[in-house]
Amino acid sequence: MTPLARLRDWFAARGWTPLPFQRQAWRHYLAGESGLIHTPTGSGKTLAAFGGPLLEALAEPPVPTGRKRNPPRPLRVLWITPLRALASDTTRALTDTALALGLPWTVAQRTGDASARDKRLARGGKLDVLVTTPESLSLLLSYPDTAPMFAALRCIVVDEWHELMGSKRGVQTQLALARLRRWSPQVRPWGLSATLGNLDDARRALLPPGVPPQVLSAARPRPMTLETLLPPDIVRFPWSGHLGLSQLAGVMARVMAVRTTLLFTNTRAHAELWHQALAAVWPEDAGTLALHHGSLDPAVRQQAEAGLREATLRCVVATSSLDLGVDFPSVDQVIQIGSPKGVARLLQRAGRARHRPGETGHVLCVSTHALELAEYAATRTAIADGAVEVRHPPRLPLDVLAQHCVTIALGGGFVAEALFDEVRTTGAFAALDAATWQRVLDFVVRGGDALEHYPEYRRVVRDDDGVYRVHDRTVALRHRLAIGTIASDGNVAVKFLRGGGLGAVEEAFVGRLRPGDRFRFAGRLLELVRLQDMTAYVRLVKQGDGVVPRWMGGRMPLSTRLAGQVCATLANDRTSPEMRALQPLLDVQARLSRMPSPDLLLVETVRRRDGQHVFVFPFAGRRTHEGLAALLAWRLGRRAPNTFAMSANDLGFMLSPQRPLALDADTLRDLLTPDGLLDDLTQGANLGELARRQFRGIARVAGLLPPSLPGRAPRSLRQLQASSGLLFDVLAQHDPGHLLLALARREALEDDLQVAGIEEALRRLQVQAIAVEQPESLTPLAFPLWADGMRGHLSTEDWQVRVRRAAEQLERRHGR
DNA sequence: GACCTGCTGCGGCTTG
Repeated sequence: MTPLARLRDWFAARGWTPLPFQRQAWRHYLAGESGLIHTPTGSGKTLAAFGGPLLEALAEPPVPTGRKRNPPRPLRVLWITPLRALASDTTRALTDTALALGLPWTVAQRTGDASARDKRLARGGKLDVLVTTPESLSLLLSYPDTAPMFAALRCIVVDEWHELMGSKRGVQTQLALARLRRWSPQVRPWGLSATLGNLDDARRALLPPGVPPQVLSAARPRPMTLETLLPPDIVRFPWSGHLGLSQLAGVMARVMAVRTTLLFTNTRAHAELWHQALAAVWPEDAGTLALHHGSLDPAVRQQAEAGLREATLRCVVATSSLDLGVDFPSVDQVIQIGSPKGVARLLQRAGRARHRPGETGHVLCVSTHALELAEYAATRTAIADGAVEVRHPPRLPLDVLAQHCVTIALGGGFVAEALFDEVRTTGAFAALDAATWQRVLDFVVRGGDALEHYPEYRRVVRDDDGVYRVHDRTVALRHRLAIGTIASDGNVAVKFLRGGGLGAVEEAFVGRLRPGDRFRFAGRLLELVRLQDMTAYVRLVKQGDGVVPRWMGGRMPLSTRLAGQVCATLANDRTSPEMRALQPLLDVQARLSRMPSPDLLLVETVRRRDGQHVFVFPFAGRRTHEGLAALLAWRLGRRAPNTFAMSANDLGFMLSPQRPLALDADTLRDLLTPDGLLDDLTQGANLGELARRQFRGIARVAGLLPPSLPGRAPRSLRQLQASSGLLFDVLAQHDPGHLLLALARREALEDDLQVAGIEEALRRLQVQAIAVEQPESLTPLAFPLWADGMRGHLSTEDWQVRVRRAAEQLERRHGR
């Protein structure tokens, strides 16, 4: 029987037939080609990538058995995943598949939580397939005995490449792949990705230049429907807010209508609050409701995951921590609370439900304030148009390159010219020039000009034979402790007195609590007993109330694509259920002011007792609006001295000048010119401070900050900030041209401020008409911005009172 | 009783 016939038989035994894209992938692999496969999750991409190596092995003559029981053999397949949980799952699946086809393969997993057996196997070279993460792969590269093990590697699969490609983890992966290509030139890398707006970039970042690689896709995307839970009384529905508990009754009815629900919120605090609210009205055994987010202890999370897999849970409230990972076929329904933020993100979440062949994906969206309805309508349109967001692969992140150089110096050493050529085969460092490369080498060898007197920064030595190596054992240990690009510091572990961890909260949050104070965390009411060594010891409390921690995480702006679509939806969509429900509110907007549209920039200036407020609605996403607000304030202040309060959301921004000003369309167009953008932004947005903040992560990746030692109390955030701030100042003073300072400034400009987005928005504003309206009171579009702005100045109580009063006033005035 | 913005991800430790 031919290998292909055997593989087909294996499919047939499961009631499947190979899909066209799977057969294509096998064919290209066997022809010696590389490629990128993009499909919705759960559509058989694992087998598309694994089938090639299987067929290849089946075609080989059988290994004579009986002599040596476990002869050393070369590794065939390296499988890289971004998640440990996926690594275990994949290891199981690959083992079973190989076994069922009669291939006596050893498949092992090499991740931080891998068993001792697997770690031994991975170092010992008696494996056929190795499943690992980018970090663990880098660690392998730091050991000199790894190279022989990879010498005959044939296939590399990078799973969930869309998750990795936009981050420094992706760059770390690119560098490792370049090394593996050098060791085994015959290797064929394959990437697996969800749908992306820029597949070509994804391919270029992953696959070597030269041979044109294959880009394959599953023929049919999984159909998906988006439904909105319309508020029963739109007239009474809040104009601002983010939590949405007013919809609790409706959500509860939907949760009870099916067997299992995944309820997504956008933040960890909201997950805790929704869990608490559902628990208060939960009619069943409390054990059938669970909570899942990134600050919970792994054991607590695994419990929820197991409950989903075994279908013993009715509902799990989760954040993005459940976006990715092991599939849960038993989930019947996905609910999204609040803004979807992006098309890719909502598709990913919706895909978690009814994850069974042939079934349509579905998501129920629950709005937390009125205008979110427009976001849902816009998202539905964007999904239909296939307008999925792009992810930009980082370019020239020299901190990652410096780390990689030390890793390779540890793992047997390198010759400078050869490594230079090697790293330039990656997408991230294709544009690396010789001078910069020399400075990176200089940095790892002597720390550069400012740090050369500190021995701990002299990590790599150029030996007499011209090879760069690490000789110092302390440097080696410290480096292996610090491998990776993810920085997460300053968290306080939450533990019961008798052991048993619940998770982690931020230092600043526990810092405000005194022993005896109560707070809600991990779905429980807790009392702080004492705080010691970055650990908060707690005990369970039965009754009462407590504050919910807030974590300062990412700020999740609406994707630019979606923000633009929201504007078009507001202007044109009169038929979707969401927009029909929103109509009364839009009528108020049109009566008080006017509706924005893609061709028209709407500006509103309002005088209230609390002063003048200027609202601008470019619909460019929150991050861009923050930059635009800073820019406009800076330029206005230059014309006439003034002080501004600012706030921004996904639809627009607000400036509240201390001295009232008069604005007309022409003045605004002048002020919103792209000319001189960089200079004005540098001063207006205080780029120096942003770069200083950005520097902490860079310093960690580049190996300038001492790693915290396992088993010891982690360093506090203050300590870390102090040492990275000190380094920043030392470099700025003694070595102002240092490559890591330049990187910090560039990242602050590109990632923090998103200067490209600002520039694009400004260019668009130049050709848009500008309408300056002077409504007599806050409009529905302006209200959330005003409410947000107030919150910065006032205590929560004052803020609530003011918001309520303002809302009542509006109701009276517009007869809502 | 109403009100709460701020995501995710990995790794090191060992020589009985």
